[in-house]
Amino acid sequence: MPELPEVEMIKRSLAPLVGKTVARVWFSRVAPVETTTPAKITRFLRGQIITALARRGKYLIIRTDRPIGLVLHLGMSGKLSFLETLTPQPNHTHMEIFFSDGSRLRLVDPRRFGTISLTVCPDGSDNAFLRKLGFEYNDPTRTIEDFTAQFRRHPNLALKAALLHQGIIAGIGNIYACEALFRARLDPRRRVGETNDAELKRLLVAVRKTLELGIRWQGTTLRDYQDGRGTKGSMQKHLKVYGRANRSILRIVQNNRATWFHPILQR
DNA sequence: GCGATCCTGGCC
DNA sequence: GGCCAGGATCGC
Repeated sequence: MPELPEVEMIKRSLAPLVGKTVARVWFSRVAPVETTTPAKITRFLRGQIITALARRGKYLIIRTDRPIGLVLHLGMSGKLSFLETLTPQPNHTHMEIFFSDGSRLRLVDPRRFGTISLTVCPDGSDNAFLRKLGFEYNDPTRTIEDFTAQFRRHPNLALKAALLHQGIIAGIGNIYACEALFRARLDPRRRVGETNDAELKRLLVAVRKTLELGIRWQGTTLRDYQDGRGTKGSMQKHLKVYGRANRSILRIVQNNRATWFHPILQR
């Protein structure tokens, strides 16, 4: 469910965690823990102080002073909640981190497409998921040419599929891919190899603007997205094509994902 | 590169 | 009952 802007909002909403001490960690029997085990995560985190929250693509990283980090991906249905009062545990709760002051962080993920993993080095390069990610959309150390070269490595990918490929630019999902292509006035079916440099640059500029808009409007709440303190987004009011099939906006399916676009304006 | 697949819930 | 969903991986 959450794409980059939503994960960014979740990260910001969880700032109150910084400085808290982990007292205890609980996992459900089917928690989507990858590459490690719930027992190891518990052992690593217990007694640690949360020092920072970071985001890489759609991954949220909760750092401690060790420098161990908990790496969370929310998949299609994951939701994090920072709780200061006792509330009953909803169905499909898979992890709860209890802090020494009685507050806690709860992860609920009905479909379990998300992942819980660890990183034990400062740059996250030891984590198999983080290692695969491409550029951060606003990385100031990368030039337009760097981004273009990333796209050019996949000449046969349709532009829509290229945007969804996390190894090129990290963090774009189905909503923002459709919106960015509309903003760039490019047909999602066009292949990277049939696209010139000026068009790829246009696409990158559109991606940046679209993600920034998503953050400015605090994310897209179509059904149930909320940040860590329960705040919903309002970017859904500003979507131009996603979910808006009508006489001029077409819905097609690419790589098993729906794509909405305006075939007259996007070429 | 593409389609099937992992999973649950909501809606028609 | 069937279809759809904000994601990513796996096998061909």
